[in-house]
Amino acid sequence: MSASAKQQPTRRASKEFRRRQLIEATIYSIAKRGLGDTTLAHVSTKAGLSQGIINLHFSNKDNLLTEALKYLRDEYEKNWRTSLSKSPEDAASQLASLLKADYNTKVADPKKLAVWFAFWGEVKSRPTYKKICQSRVSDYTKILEEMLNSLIKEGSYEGLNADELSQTIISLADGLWLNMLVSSGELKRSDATHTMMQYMAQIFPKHKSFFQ
Amino acid sequence: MSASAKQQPTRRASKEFRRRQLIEATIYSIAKRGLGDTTLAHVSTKAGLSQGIINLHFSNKDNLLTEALKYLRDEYEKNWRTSLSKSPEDAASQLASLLKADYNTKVADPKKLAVWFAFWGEVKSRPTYKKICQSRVSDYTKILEEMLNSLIKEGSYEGLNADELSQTIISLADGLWLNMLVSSGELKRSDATHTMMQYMAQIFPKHKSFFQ
Amino acid sequence: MSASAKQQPTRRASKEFRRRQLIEATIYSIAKRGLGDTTLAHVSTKAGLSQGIINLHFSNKDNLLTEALKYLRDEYEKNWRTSLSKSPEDAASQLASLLKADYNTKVADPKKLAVWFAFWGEVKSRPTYKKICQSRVSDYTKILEEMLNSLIKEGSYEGLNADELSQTIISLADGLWLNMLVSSGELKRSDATHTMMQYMAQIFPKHKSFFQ
Amino acid sequence: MSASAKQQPTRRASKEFRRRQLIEATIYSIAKRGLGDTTLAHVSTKAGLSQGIINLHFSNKDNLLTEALKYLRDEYEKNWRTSLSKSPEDAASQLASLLKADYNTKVADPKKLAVWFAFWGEVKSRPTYKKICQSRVSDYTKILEEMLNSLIKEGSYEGLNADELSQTIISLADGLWLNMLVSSGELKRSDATHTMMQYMAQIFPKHKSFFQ
DNA sequence: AATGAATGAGCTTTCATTCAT
DNA sequence: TATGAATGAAAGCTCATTCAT
Repeated sequence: MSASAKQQPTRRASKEFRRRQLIEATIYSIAKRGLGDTTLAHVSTKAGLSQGIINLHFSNKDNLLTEALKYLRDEYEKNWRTSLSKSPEDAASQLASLLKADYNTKVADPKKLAVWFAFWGEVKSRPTYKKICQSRVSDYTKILEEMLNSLIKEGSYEGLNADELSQTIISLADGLWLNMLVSSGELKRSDATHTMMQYMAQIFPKHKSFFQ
Repeated sequence: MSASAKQQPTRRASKEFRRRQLIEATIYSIAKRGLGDTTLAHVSTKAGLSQGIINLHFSNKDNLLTEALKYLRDEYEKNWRTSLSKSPEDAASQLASLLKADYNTKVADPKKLAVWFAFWGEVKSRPTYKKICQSRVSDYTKILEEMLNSLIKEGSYEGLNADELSQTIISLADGLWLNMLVSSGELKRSDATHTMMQYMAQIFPKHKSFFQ
Repeated sequence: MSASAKQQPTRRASKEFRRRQLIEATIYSIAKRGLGDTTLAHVSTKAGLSQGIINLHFSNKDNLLTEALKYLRDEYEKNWRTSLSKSPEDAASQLASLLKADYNTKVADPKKLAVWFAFWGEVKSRPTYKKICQSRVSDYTKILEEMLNSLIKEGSYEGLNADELSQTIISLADGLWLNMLVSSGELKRSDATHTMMQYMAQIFPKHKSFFQ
Repeated sequence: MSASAKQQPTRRASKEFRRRQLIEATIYSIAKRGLGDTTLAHVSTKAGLSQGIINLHFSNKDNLLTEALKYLRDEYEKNWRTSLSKSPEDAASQLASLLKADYNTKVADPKKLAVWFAFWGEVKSRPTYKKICQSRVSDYTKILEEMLNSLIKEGSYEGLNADELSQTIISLADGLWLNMLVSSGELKRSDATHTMMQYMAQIFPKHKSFFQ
């Protein structure tokens, strides 16, 4: 998240470049100080730019924060889609890839987790944040359910309901994120992955070997 | 959370009564507006008291927030302890009671959840909050592990590790809370309980009947 | 307009006292610097108070300015009503008093004139200011017309229309104010009074003696 | 005041053309938003040009405003001079023409009036504006006085003083402008003209027929 | 113990001005 | 001659905190 790239000349950078630069500085600051203590001065200073720059590119602070959240959501989605595309096409492998993706360095970065939780903390009072947070998992959930259905069929698992299962899996995944954040490093990415895989192995014993 | 109890005389209330009154107004405001937009004016107005009252009873805002978080943690603990004391003494029943307690109206109240997440969002940048959040589950985790060990022994479950299991259970529980918060009411307390019980039934098939 | 009265203790003054104090400091500053260059810092400093004081008493700058304008309007009205009450009750004397009142020190003060013009300059783009400026003369006009009618009847003046006359008189009065403001002291209060009285004497030759 | 004339190529327009274009956009904006809320961005946008253009052609904002005021003053003078040149050469006709000129569409345009008053509002605190506003009427006053003298002589009017009269007339004219601005359209150009002519007819009864 | 007027540091936002292109 | 991204001083406003009452 080297929110800098100061090699670029200070004047005259592309609009897209500046926005990204500022969003990354924002994420950095939220992770460091929290949402409430993040000021525009922090962000612009971190980006090595002037006070007024944020208004120039995002109109106001609120908009900056919203765009930062969207950026995180898009990054999250890109991450699991990339993981899927690199994995074998059988349902079990795809499932394992999808679930493991949550603990990639890119998204399970302590800074990023801190930012997710910062926004989740405001979800109740900010409908805009809520929508974006919901949209983070909507596609993910759909795909997850499809895969679960395939695997249930393929393995002839009885008594398993893909809907309920996906609820459990997604909650477990979020809970693991939370514990990675709160446990001060005791719960590592590898532990979280292990916990999730273990759970899957229990549910789908015939495909145990895929979940490790 | 009727942050009032205005039957009490406004002047000359006991120290303890005032503190509780202000803490409840704080929780109300955080749930309504979020942590960042909660001002002392909001809190004191909600409590029907004057501007300066909070500095009088809590010295400063930070302290008020910390005390509110502790209040929530204590309430959380009291809730599951009460649940346990009312449940049969066998390991399975106790486990079920313990886990179901998380979805009692008292603690799984949307307002309370919002407040928990508001504080979790600041955990990364506020060590004080982090400690309190950790302390919320430390006793709970201990007891949970004991019970899991009992049940594993009792049911002669092989290949189950109480440590790992408690990690999974606690993460799942937290994740269910998050989803109750974010899903705008689609995931209800009963659904969350159901998901958790279903999970336990899968892990402990011989005690299925206890988890429903 | 000694916007001070610093003999009052800085803390704990009556709400009404503070508002008046701030309004007077506002008028002082507008006269000195103009509307556009008047900042809240100027006003609060002039009043010998702190930055935040204006928000405390007027919520925002706009409101302060509006209240200052209303204050000026009320003062204007009080001035001519007082003049009338002190004058003989015959129509001609009353008319003369009414018209002369515009050039009393209280309202024809260069500072006050400057403020009136400052607000008139914004009338086109600020409906609120427009309304207040209109209301300044509405009662005045009514009374003026009544008196003109009385005098026309009393003196059996033919070919005079009170409506048209009042329009002319009010315009002339405003124009004299403008010229007092713009002419850098060449047109004095006494000159303006003289011009107005001269005009009245021309219109009402039989009552010449009343208008001097 | 179509502050555009976009038929001209945007780049490489003559210096004079750009200045005029920007001045007209300035007048438009002051009329719309007032002096205080007019920003260089408003002006350049209205002119369909870029941010920096004004500093290029006028060095700074202050200079732009001053030039806009001078533009208005020159336009004002050109207007009455043109009127005079088109009128019969006798004193009474010339006088009538001069006075009526103030209510031509070109100068008594609501937008233009708004701008005049915007500047008058700053006269007290801006000597530069004051000078320009004074210069608007200096030639006008001279000519007016000459004509009044001619007419007084020609009609053998006794007891009339051209100096005093011109003061009254100019004040009345300005006051009529103010009332056109403030009265929200109730006082129209034709009414103002009528009032002024009526006044002249009263003063110069032997030349009544010229003033209508 | 309680009030609430007052403070002032700190925040977001605006905008005239600069300057590389 | 013209652009528009960037600047940064200055503004309005918020709000935790103080303190006379």
